[in-house]
Amino acid sequence: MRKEERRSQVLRCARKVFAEKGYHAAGVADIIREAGVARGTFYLYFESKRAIFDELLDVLFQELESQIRRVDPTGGAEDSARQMLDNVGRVLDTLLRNRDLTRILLREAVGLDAGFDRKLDEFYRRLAGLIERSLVSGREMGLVRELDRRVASLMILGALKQVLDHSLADPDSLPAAPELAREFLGIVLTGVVRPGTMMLPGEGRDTR
Amino acid sequence: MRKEERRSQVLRCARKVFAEKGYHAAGVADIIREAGVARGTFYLYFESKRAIFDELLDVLFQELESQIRRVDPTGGAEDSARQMLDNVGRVLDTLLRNRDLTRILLREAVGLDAGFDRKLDEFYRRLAGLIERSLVSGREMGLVRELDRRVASLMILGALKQVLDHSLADPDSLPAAPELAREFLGIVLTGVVRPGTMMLPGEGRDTR
Amino acid sequence: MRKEERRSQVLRCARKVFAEKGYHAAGVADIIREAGVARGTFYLYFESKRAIFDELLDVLFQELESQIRRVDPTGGAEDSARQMLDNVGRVLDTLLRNRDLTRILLREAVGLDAGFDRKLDEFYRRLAGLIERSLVSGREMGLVRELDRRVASLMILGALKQVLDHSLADPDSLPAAPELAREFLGIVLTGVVRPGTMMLPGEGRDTR
Amino acid sequence: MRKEERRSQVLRCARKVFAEKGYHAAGVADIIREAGVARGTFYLYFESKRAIFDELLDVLFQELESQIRRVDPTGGAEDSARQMLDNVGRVLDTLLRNRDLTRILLREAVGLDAGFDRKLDEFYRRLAGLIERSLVSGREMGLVRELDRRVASLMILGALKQVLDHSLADPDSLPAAPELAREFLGIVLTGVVRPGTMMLPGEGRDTR
DNA sequence: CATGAATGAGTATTCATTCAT
DNA sequence: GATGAATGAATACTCATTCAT
Repeated sequence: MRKEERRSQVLRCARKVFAEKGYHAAGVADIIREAGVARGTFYLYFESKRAIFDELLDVLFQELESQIRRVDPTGGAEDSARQMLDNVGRVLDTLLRNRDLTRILLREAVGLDAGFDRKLDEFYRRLAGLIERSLVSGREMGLVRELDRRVASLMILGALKQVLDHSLADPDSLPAAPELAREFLGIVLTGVVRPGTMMLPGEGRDTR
Repeated sequence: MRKEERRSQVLRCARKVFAEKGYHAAGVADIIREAGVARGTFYLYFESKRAIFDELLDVLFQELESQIRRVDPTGGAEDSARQMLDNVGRVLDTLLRNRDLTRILLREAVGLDAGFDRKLDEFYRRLAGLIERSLVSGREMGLVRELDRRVASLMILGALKQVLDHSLADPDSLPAAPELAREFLGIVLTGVVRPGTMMLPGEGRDTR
Repeated sequence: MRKEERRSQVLRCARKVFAEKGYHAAGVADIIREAGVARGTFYLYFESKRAIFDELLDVLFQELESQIRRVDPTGGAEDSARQMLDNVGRVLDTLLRNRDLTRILLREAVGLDAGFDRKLDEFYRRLAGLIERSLVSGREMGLVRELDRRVASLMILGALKQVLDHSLADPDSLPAAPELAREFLGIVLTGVVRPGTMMLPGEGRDTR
Repeated sequence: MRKEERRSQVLRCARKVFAEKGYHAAGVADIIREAGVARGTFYLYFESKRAIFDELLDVLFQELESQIRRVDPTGGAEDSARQMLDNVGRVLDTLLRNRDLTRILLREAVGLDAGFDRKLDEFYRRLAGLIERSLVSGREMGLVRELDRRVASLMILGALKQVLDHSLADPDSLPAAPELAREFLGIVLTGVVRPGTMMLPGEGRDTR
């Protein structure tokens, strides 16, 4: 087996093991058993348990970010909506199909230590940044209303994470990917209230 | 020192330590050093490291849930909005003031093991349930539009969590609690687009 | 409760606890729970866990040795036999009635440490000495044949211990005390073979 | 060093350590110091301190039982006696030469906990069973008189144990192995009294 | 390239004993 | 006399990492 194959095979096995047992509970022993290699071999390819998890995260981040396209708002409202729907759909689809990946991102990589936290923060910051830029574009096109873009983008990101996280414990209580994407985006775009019925106290009717 | 005082003192110190170092990195040694008691004293009050963390979670869950009041929608749209705003405001305020608490809930208690995961899932399920019941009430009052309540409640919960989580790494990039609560609720209620400008592909204009 | 009463009550409880759990598995906590006194009270009456067990052994040794009378062989063969039978019967009876006592002597006090071992050795040495002196008397009366009195007395002692020890695990497989005493003594006195049928190789028929 | 060598080396050292300090007083630290290996190495070969002691007992039981041959009584009285003498001689010789082994069996393995007690009981039950079967054979050949075989076999076993146990504290007070075996067997076979001199009260002269 | 035996720092937990009230 | 909260020394076991073969 060539060097690269062996390497990625071990990485793949580590991904499975980390998803199943979590970073701390998973031992190097679990990974090498799964991969069918000797202990020493593991350290031939990876510096440490920490390092392989780190690399795993990088791969997962790439996989996910590759699913996202910048929204081009110049095609008008309907086209923009379609692009966003495609984005949300692709991301949901990828993650709902890969429970390992979802689990690692949302559960197992959380709160490990300062280093991992920073890495994860960074990743989510990038995602929030993508969302925020879409909001800015939309604002410029007059599609998005006046709001705190930072807060809004975090909210959208968090909403997505929670829906996915829920699917880990109870996947059947949610609609399937395409329908779920529509529902999700609908709520993001227009909120939960019937138009014109509710307003926050002390706020003028604002439709800017 | 009386038994109950000592107990809650140790519990308080454990909270601080767990928030600072995380469950795994924190040792019983850290907790007793912080509390200024001997090793044996710790085990006089708590069965194990796991047990004290478990109890800590229970306390935090209670603290948080005690901040939330059922929304009574019979007072009309404006009053309902104010109640929700109060809820969001109180929760945000509590959590933004107590970074320890926030950190433990959102980071350190995540992905520890099956038992803790179940406990945390349960907690979030309860919160989502509270939100969902508010949506149902609102729907009955004609304030909330037709939508998948399950998905919507998860999204609202997730949005809240993400905003809070962000504040852990970068608290100054967000508005202060009352303003943040307004912004948050505004986006939940009416979404991000200017009314009437955007619609999902293949969807009739729905204002039910 | 008077000092002495309290003391002997705790000692009695310790006896029960040590018999049930063994020296190491039994904790001071078990003893004070059984006795219904506080931790500090225990140390008011006894120096340490070791000390109370030590004292317990002394008491047990006395109890047992008080059951044994020197055999007076001047009354002839039949009377001597009766005296021995009485002795064996009393000892068996006492120990079969007091499983706690038997258990502590034969199991829980064995192999604890050099100090206890010495004490126990000493006790058995005394018992073997009693037996040996009876053999000497019997020899002088012409009742006992030529043999190594040291070896014989150890064997008789060991035989007794094993019968008792067996009764701890499986009391019903042995005859009751008086019958058992007869059987025991019969074998000690005349061995297991039919007279005149068997001889050790290279040994003349010795009826001295 | 090969796996099996290392394993048996550690086992051998453990045997020495347990004999010297007893199960409780001996720490894993003592064993690995004696063996000159690291802590982890110990656990590479044995599950726990308890497990290695357990295995040690099994080995000792086998070693001892391998010294015992079924007595074949068809060769007549003299031959049977010789076989028994060989058995007793071999067992005594093995145990007197291996004080570690004797000490562990008779002292350190006693009263540890229910599990070990059961194991030890089982072993002695097997030994008593062997003796009992010899008595039955002897009875069938007309060599052994009427008696309670259960009691007699326990007595013989116990006599042997006590003689050995005595040798732990005071080895020089007893004859050497071959002479000791003769003496022992002589007393077992024909008891301590001169034939025809003594009888238990209420018992007819029984020479069946 | 690959192996797997060896390492040893790290940690949760127990329990006999003390002493202030 | 009596209490029971507090103590801290002692110890079995884990697991990431190394390195001789």
